Amino acid sequence: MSKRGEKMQAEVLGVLRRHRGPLSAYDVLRALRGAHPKIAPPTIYRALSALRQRGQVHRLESLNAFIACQSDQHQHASVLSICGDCGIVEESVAPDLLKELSSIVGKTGFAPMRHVIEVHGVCASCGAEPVPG
Amino acid sequence: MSKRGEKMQAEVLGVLRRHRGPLSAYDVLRALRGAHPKIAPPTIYRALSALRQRGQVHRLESLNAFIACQSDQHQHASVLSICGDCGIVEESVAPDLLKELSSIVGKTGFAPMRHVIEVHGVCASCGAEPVPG
DNA sequence: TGCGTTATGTTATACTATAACATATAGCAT
DNA sequence: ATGCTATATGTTATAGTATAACATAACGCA
Repeated sequence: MSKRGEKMQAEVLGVLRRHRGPLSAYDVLRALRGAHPKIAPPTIYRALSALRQRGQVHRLESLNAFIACQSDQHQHASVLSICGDCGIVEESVAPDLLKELSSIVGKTGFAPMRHVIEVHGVCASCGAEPVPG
Repeated sequence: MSKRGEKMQAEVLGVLRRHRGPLSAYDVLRALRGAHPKIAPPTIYRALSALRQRGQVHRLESLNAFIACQSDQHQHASVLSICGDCGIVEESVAPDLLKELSSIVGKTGFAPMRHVIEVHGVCASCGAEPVPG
């Protein structure tokens, strides 16, 4: 509908894509202060909200942070692995796991609508090298 | 070690147990203002932190809220189903799911340490009855 | 050009969480 | 009992996250 809306969303998505790790909404805000000196939190949150609805951005619930979708080809929920050392987030799609999860919570009659699956740990490269010092 | 610490933790746990749904840290704070007029956020967060380490309290990452552990018999991660209508949270233990999840993220060499699994949806009783009005 | 829709600007505020340091209490050894 | 140590809490301040509410401006279209 609105070109302005899409433009702001594209800029927010651009900021997120330029980073390997998650950014807070306020990180994004600061990144856009150069181009938009008067930008305020609601604008950021609105853009993030639209991007999330389209599956282009994920919110890391356990970090209060956001990251660009890496597979760009799914509306389905993904598994997000968060390295506690370097902060990098890996995204995995696991339809079977989602089905199993739905069946588990469905046992009590619960009807799932949104899945949040986040795993904190240590990524391959951080686990391989011993801590420096 | 300290009896005072355990007492505060017991009080916080008591507040959480008296509620069927999740409470924010500040909800707990308000609930304890009667008994402890001068209580402040750090005390609540410290007690919650200790309780979480013992597995007696879970944090709902997607709600920034806390709930008493319902199965009282596990240190292992659990699946938390959150009803968007009534707010009630159900807890399920699913070792097989955790194993599968670990294996999925492990494919890239990721070593999992903490699992966050939350499902938003509608519980059986809320789904059964049509919306009032 | 004027209308309706929608996004943004703007201001204010609510909510969540922790840092930093002072104080007080408990447990313990002497 | 006294003093030491460790730890929890009190206290103050502040950082960080998020949204409400309303005014304004831009767009798409008749």
